[in-house]
Amino acid sequence: MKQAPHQTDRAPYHHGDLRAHLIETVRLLVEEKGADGFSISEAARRAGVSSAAPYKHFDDRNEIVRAVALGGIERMRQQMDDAAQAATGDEMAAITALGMCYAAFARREPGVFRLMFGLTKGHEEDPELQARGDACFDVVKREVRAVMPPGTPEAEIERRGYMLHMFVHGHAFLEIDAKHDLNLTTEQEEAMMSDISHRLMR
Amino acid sequence: MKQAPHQTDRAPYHHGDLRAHLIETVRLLVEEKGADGFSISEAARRAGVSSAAPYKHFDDRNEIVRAVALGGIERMRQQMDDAAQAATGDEMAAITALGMCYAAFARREPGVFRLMFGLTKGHEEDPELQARGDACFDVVKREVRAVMPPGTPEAEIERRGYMLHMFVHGHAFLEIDAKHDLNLTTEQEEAMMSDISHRLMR
DNA sequence: TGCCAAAGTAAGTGGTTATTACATATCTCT
DNA sequence: AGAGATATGTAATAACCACTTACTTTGGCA
Repeated sequence: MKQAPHQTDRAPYHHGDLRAHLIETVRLLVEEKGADGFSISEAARRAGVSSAAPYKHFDDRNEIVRAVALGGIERMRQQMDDAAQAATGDEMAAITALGMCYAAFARREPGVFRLMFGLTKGHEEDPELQARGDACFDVVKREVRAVMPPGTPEAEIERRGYMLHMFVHGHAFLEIDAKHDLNLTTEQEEAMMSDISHRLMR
Repeated sequence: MKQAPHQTDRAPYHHGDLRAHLIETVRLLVEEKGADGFSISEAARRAGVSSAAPYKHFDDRNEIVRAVALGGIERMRQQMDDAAQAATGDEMAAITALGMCYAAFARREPGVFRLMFGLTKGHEEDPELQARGDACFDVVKREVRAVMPPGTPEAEIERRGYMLHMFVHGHAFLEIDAKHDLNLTTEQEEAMMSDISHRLMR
């Protein structure tokens, strides 16, 4: 039974963009079951393709996971950049916004967030992961620089940026791992971020 | 007396304390391969027993992993308690010592440290894990209380304790995940901990 | 139009796993 | 020395997986 040339009720043999679709599928699986809790077969099943299909687009399992992590990092960097640009208020507003953005990302995508930082299985020193992570931190440094006195040495910028990263990173993890049950409202969280930012940048 | 009379070169049929030995074996495996990277069979193999033996001591895989996590939490609590007691110096010394202790534990046992916090697979709301974690935080609160003005409300103690936890937790994770390459000496790290503690408790 | 490389499939290969039922070895106590 | 009790082993079940091989379909391009 033949149908119209390019539109049928059957799934087309060629997917169109299986690579991207697989990454998205795996992203969802990572959220559902964690980075070690799913299989490539499962992802293929869910994407509606054969279990061999993924191997036409990725060398092995690690490469798919890596792509998901890279996607997460890039998404986060974009959001941080946007948040910093859009911030208005006192001079520390951009820094507070970065913190909120970071925490919000962790809440929204805890699985990917864990993956982005916990990737340790065959990715030990992936230079691209490192580089994209550094790009995120560049956004932080940019905003720290804007707040510190002109002429502050780079090492000091770095140090202050790290202080900010420490606390916001800890906050994000403690929250997604539910280690404290202080249920902060967004306003309370923002107040805390602002408070701490001031304490650390002073 | 653990040795059977007429067994010479063969391992004794009864292990003595297989349960404890398995927990230790799994702890090492967790350090080597991560909490999801090993199998019970492997642990049994390494402990020199059959793959069924573990099930005589644990209901299932989760229960072993859980035991390892609990052991880690308890070890850390003990070390924190000791460190706080032993601290001498300015009034913030105990708090700084707690931070150093926390970071040192993470460096010494990164696998278990990750496990302690990342346990999310069938342990979602394990009350014992939660309780033992809270016991750690009690140590922190005790030292915060000692530093804050008398009569400080409990909620404020909690808030300050959380601030400390945030930043030290973030530091620990960023370090074991190698997200920054500022190679701090112990002295520098201690200075930073002290600095930040002062900023946060002020 | 016809051909080819890309992208898909089906059917393996060679593992590994958690868990169980049942058998057996050893210890302790009398 | 014999009887439980306890601790372990054997062997099997029933999956599931990563990845490969060899074949098929398809769309785009010469």
